[in-house]
Amino acid sequence: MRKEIKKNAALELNPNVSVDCVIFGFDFDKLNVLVINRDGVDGVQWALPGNLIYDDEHLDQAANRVLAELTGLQHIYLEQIGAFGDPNRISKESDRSWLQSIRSQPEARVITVAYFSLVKMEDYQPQASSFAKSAEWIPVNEIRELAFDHFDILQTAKSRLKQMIKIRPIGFNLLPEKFTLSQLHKLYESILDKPLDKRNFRRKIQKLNIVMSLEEKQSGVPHKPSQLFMFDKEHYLLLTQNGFDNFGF
Amino acid sequence: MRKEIKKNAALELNPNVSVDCVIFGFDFDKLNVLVINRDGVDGVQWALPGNLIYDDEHLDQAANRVLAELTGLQHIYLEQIGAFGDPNRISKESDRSWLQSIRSQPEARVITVAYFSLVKMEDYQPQASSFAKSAEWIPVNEIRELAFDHFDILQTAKSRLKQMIKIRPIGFNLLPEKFTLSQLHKLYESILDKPLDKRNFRRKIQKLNIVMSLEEKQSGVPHKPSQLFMFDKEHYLLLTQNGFDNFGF
DNA sequence: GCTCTTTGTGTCATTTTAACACTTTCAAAT
DNA sequence: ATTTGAAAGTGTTAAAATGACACAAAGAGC
Repeated sequence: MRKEIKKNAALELNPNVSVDCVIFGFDFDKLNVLVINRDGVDGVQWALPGNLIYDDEHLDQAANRVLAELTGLQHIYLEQIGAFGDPNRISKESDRSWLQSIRSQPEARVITVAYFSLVKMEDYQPQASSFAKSAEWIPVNEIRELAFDHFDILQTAKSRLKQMIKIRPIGFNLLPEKFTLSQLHKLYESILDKPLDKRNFRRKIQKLNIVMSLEEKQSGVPHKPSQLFMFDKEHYLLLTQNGFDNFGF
Repeated sequence: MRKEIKKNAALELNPNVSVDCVIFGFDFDKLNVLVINRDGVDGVQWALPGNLIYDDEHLDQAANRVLAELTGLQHIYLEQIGAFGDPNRISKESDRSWLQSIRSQPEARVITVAYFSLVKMEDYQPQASSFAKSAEWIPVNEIRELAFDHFDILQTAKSRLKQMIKIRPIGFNLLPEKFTLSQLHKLYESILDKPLDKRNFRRKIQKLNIVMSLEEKQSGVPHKPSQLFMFDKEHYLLLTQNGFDNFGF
């Protein structure tokens, strides 16, 4: 009998463990996060894309699968934030009734493992499917409430992001291949949530040797066109291998 | 029937989720980690203290409970490292046979949530109980192998510790109330795993206003006795509230 | 050609860093 | 009593990093 359980494991959802994804995007003005609206829930209540894992599935894979199933986003490097395990994390009434409709064991205790990622919004057009009625980018600062404990998870992701950007130049994942220093500047300000001196910022970035200026310039803008840059992956790899402490602002 | 499951939840272990604890201690010379030797496993194979959670228990509480049950250590602030979810993480032969002996569903998929903490070794004398045959401090650098994926977890904990000590002065948790700057110095060297210039280190620490020199001096040592210091909690709190970037070495 | 908007640039005073060596103090041994 | 060994404690300097600060240049639209 134990064998049988084992045999079917590949097909079975594990009722106790889920994954949730916090996907950040940058629209050149502010940070956004990808949320879904659940089918069958009245009114608008956003949730992070997330669902139960399969019993034989690696957590990281589960996160990628679930994200793809709900929003269509694929091939994204997801980094773990941590586990969220309040036994009452799914006990809001609206959440419970929704779970009744989609889960075979809606009352089961669920701990969730949260992941986050930074993507170029232009590269990923979210397309809702499965139990997601819609999937949209919403400005992080406008979010007041989310399903389950997803608001907590989002806060944790935000602060993790703040820390991380001081240690690794991950911000580049949020920008298109060619970008201007002003865009990068704005991005850092959005993440750190404070103004940064323009000249000092540029100096610091340039010294890292992590951006290469292109010949190309911006065009069609009603002001002085800006130099375009791209990210220098080699230097970046060198830096991350040697580790660097000094990317702070 | 679902009601029944619910009712007994308080008494039931959740077969799919465990917690593991990485407890660091400092013996004034090197970093140590608290490990247990499992009853019924031949030879010496160390494991991190860990076990399944109860179904109605918060993850953080579970970590504290399990740690106390296996090693006697109580009232310790445990910080989460993250979840480890390789579906094969418990598939080493020696681990499986041991699980057969203690778990009601030894084949179940288990993800584990790892925690870590820093304690004063003198304050906590580990005392094995439950399925721990023994509980001991082992120098971190001497550990080559652990049960399950615990070696991975330990590596992650170590690197998390390295990061963290640059952002928060957590090292103080590892030292007794009164300590010398040389001890603190050695501690930082042990964690960062590299030598630090004595004078520069002292200058940097002093500037933080986080240690207060006591009147007292060391005594009975066969060399110049050192000034004793204690940790200034108020300044520490101020610093952590305002956040500080600059505790790096 | 005027206006609007954003880009892009340099200096200076202050602070922080890294590198570096010798004297002091005590206990233990002689 | 003197010597020895072992760790504590202390300051300077040159180089680098930081933070504060203001104005000219370039293009689009009118």
